[in-house]
Amino acid sequence: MTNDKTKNLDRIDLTILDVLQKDGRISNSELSKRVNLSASPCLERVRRLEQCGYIERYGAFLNASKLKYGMSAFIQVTLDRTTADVFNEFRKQVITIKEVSECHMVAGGFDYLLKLRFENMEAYRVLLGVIVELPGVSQTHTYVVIDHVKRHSGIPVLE
Amino acid sequence: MTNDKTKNLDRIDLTILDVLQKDGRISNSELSKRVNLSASPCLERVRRLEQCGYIERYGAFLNASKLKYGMSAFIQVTLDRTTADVFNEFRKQVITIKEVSECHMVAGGFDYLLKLRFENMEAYRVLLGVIVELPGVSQTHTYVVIDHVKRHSGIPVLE
DNA sequence: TCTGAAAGGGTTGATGG
DNA sequence: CCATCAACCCTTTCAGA
Repeated sequence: MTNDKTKNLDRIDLTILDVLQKDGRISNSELSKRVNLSASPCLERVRRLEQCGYIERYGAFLNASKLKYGMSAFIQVTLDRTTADVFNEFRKQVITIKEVSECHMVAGGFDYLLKLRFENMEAYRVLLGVIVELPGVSQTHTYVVIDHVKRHSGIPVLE
Repeated sequence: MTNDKTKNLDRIDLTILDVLQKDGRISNSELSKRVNLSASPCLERVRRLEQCGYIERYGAFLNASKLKYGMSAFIQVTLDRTTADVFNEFRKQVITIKEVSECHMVAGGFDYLLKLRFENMEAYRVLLGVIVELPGVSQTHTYVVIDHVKRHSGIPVLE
């Protein structure tokens, strides 16, 4: 898996990636029309893009507000000792928290930046209590998201 | 569109959302087997979930590294005057920058948190130059992502 | 709301340009 | 690498329960 025909993407491949990124459930026959190909070679290209790892997976984007996760916040987390043990234990536990949708290790002032999703401030308060108790955590600072100006924009494959 | 049968999600609906979130390209017949339904009512439920807005869209997740967007960073942005004009002009322009994958307005110390994606530090340098010149920007602080501990986790629909 | 059946259309692989 | 074609499977709709 994840073969490396890395440098062989032509304009048609890039268009396929662009279309699938924006409409992951389009039928192969419709996709083939959009890229001016017949169905067979189009499907072959999609399979190749999947197997070479350009397409990691497909997914539905759900409406967070309607599913009780309408609020979000970023939390900066600093650990108290920067040893491998502390980092590993923190990571192992933080990824199991379902409200943590992202966890990035960053350079430039603190150690981790988490993105949280939750229903309301009451849920946030409980959640913050959980995070503060994670192994190694010494400081946190929360930035509640007031407005989503731009969200899950895809990767710009066609310029 | 976006009807409100909001409170009528049963266990089967939630399972459908969970499955589609993790595999957006599953066939309806396979999905119907996973939720112990025949194909017809399963398709009906999916259509209803789409029309009521629980499912916003479908998409392919692409491999950023293979497509020249392997690095990412968060940038805190502070605007110099917090008037509506400045905010609106900043927002209008920032969303047009293709390397800006997310832009969140936040409370708690600065005004906006951007997520950027780019190929290398040279590309970052150019990009930062663009952002600093956006209308109203007075301060920025960058946190380069060193490691993705957890990424695009879905919404927890089944506990 | 579900099941089941049936028509139409999509998927997929073999074949040949 | 492409189009065509044929067999098969899936999608989608419509009775009937």
